[in-house]
Amino acid sequence: RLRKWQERIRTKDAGERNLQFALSEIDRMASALGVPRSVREVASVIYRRALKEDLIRGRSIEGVATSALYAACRKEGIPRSLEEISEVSRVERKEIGRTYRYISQELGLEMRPVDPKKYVPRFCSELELSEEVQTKANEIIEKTAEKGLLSGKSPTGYAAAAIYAASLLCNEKKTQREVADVAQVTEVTIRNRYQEQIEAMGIHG
Amino acid sequence: MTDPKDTINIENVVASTGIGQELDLQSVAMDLEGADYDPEQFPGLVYRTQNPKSAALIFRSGKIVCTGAKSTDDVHESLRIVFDKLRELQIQVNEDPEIIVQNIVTSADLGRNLNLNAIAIGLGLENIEYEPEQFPGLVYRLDEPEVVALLFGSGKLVITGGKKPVDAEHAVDKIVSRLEDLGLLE
DNA sequence: ATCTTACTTTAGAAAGC
DNA sequence: GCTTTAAAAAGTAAGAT
Repeated sequence: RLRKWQERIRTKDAGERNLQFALSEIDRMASALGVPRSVREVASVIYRRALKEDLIRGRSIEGVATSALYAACRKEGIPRSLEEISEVSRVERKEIGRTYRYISQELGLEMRPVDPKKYVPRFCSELELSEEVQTKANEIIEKTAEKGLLSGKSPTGYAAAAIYAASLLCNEKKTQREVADVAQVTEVTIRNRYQEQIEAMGIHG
Repeated sequence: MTDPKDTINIENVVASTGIGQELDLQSVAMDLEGADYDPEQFPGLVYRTQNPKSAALIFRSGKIVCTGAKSTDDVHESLRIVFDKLRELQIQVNEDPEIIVQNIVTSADLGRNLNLNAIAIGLGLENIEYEPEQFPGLVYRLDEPEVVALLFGSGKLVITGGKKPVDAEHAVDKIVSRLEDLGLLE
């Protein structure tokens, strides 16, 4: 009886230690990504819910913590791509994506697809592009997405192409390589999306 | 307009069966030309047929999985070939082993581009999975028939998980009517 | 810059780790 | 959970030319 009691405490302590580890990891990754405190709070709420619903069984604590942070960034409207998230996590991109889809489904997060426009401010500031370019890029995304061009395309590649196009139209040209680097997509992807967007906008460069 | 049902094409059929006899895969691998067997990597021996094209996974228990066939008839034809090959090796094979179709993969075309963002919200975010950063298709699980459909921006789709060819037809009908009700198929 | 190859997702069975 | 098989959809990526 006394032994059972000790076991319970031991289990409770272990669980508590795991939770603390997960939360400190979320904090560490959030700091590395430079996201606001609100995102860390949303991420820890998601993690605790996943823990309560027993979704961690068969998965790594680190994987669930990373996925919770990825989901939190999106929920808060300041998405980080899986590529960016995986750079501050020790879990590989593919696993983060899988775990995210799992907890998202199980917790009924009902996440909306990422809006490419959400990447525009951050990517543009990293490229030191003006407000005018941002506005133009948003306009391109808005109009071409309305025409159905966005279906199935990656939000980062889509945003990158619009930014590249906008930089040309506003005479603040950035090379495809420069934009590709901040968005972490290939030049080929920018080229392909750019071509479609320009066509749909009826523009010629 | 062409009925999307008429664009349905079976791309792959997975079936299981058994010869009712245990096998020594090591010797089968030696005698059967073209057989791939690496027990360290996978417990089944892989044997490919050319006409019709398919791959058979043969296990020590005598159970066999056939995949890659384009129709249920092709599954039977492929397995007939596999059974005969085994008989040539002096292995006893039951007369007419029961062949169970486990999964049918189908492709189809709705003939119209799809706005996957609108469909995701229209069908209900809780019922679908759409993560274009990870995969370009929208994943839609149906209850009746119990299949999974992958919808693409081009209007093409893949239906998998069905056990009968008609499952795909019913699935396409339901998807079309649901999208029409939502006004997303115009 | 374009081509080729390859990987992402879905389902299902098999035997074993 | 993973391993292996095959096949489609379309996007993305990497390496070669």
